Amino acid sequence: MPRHIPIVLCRNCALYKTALVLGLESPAQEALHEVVIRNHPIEKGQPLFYAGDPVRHLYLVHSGSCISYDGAEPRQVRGFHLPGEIVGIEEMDEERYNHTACALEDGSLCQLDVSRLEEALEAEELIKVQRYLLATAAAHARQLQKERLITGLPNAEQRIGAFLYNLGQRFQSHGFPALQYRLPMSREEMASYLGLAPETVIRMLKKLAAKKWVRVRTRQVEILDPDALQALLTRTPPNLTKIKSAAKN
Amino acid sequence: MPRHIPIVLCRNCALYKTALVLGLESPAQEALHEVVIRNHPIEKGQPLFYAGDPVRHLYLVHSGSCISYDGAEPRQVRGFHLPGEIVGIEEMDEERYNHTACALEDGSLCQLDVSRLEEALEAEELIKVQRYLLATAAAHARQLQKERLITGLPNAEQRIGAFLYNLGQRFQSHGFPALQYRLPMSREEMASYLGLAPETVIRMLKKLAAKKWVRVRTRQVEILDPDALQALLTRTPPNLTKIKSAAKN
DNA sequence: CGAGATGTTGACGACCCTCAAGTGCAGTGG
DNA sequence: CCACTGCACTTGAGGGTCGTCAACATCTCG
Repeated sequence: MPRHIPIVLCRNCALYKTALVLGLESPAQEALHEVVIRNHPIEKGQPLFYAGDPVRHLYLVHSGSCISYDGAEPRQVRGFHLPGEIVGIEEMDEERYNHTACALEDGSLCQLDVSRLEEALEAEELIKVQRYLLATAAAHARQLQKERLITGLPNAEQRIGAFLYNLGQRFQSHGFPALQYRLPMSREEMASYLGLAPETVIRMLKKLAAKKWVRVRTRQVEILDPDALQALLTRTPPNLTKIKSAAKN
Repeated sequence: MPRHIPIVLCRNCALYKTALVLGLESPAQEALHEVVIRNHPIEKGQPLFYAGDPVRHLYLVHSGSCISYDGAEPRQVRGFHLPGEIVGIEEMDEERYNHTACALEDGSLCQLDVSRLEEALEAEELIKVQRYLLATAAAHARQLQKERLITGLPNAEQRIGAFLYNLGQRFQSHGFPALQYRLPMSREEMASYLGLAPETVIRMLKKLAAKKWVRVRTRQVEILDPDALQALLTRTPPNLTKIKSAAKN
């Protein structure tokens, strides 16, 4: 019995917005269809692209979710992509991917043709698209920054808790409930992502549940005390050396 | 006795390139001076900006280096900025910083006025600048991705080794030797960044030195076996589940 | 040269990884 | 519909890694 299956409405779809901007500039609406492929279905486990493949499209997750692995082999998990998020935007200006992405569950994607986009930019037509892409890339960098911070927390409980909280925030930013969602990934994938053993992930989930901060039933997550989870991001007392309080001239 | 003091030549300076593009479009060369402040000196420990400050400038590290802390208090280290790197690019489209940056050592910065940049973009003048900013933001995201991977390595030796290797790569990409450099940060700052105890950092440095992979004398680093360090990024044998080898229709 | 910060070392204990066994869930075929 | 099978998930025991604390060494800067 599927409860919440997150699906991004097209009016909330980042690529669709871009496509609209693109489309509005061109004489006919049909141009839109040339640039964006909407609702491209994808099955669980199927690859979007492999490391080494040429960069052809931006992919927006419409429903379902994706995982990306560092390099060609699925050794270490590089990141997760939730509905509403764009896969591969940081590779936009590169020739080839240096990672591999595939679907974690059945779902659908929107594709935007990168070379088309490049042409549009060459033609100096679409300042809006440029600004949009820049803002999206910057936002992506901010999310990565958060992920690095989470991954760098000193103990496993903090990492897991902050990870769950961050996932909720990401769901929320695309219109889904922040405090109740279904984990798209396995314990093993979470573990690989965070640099932990799968057993540790399980034990920490249990520990957080024992504190009544979350409720977890296999993949279903309910966040009971978001503030407590967020507080895990702040390390305990030990401060570093103070910033010199000199006023610049 | 200062050995290598990394200084970015202005022709290698990312902001200067941007400024040149900007300058060329304007009637007089003086416009350049309005947008970019070059060689702004900064003392060790002095802040570039605090969390909550309005975003006014992009800062490029010309010489010396910077550190950034999450939030207002210097609790956890968010990242380091080496000569040739830009501080705050992922905040470019935000109102205010949500982190604090300050100088790790005496040095100098180039500043680029963000509002001026915005005006230039509004005027649809400077496609080149846009493309440059987009490429820079994407490259920054790729670097953050690497940092997340390093930070998420399962044991301390891997994290320290990969961190040293990555620092070398970053130096190299701005024209400095990759295998011989001076650490701009303390052990404690490294530790905070990687989620470790300072003592562990010291012990792992010693361990890497015992393997003849690096030589470390306080802050002076010499990388003896870069391949071995790079290999630390790859986790040991345990692979994850295979990617479904189904061909997309 | 002295004082304070930074770096280093050792002992001990907590945390987390490893290994191995067992449980539950989902998809498949009888 | 239900047993079967495979995989994900869970649990426990034991050992290695890393954090903590305290003492000491070294470096830096005035």
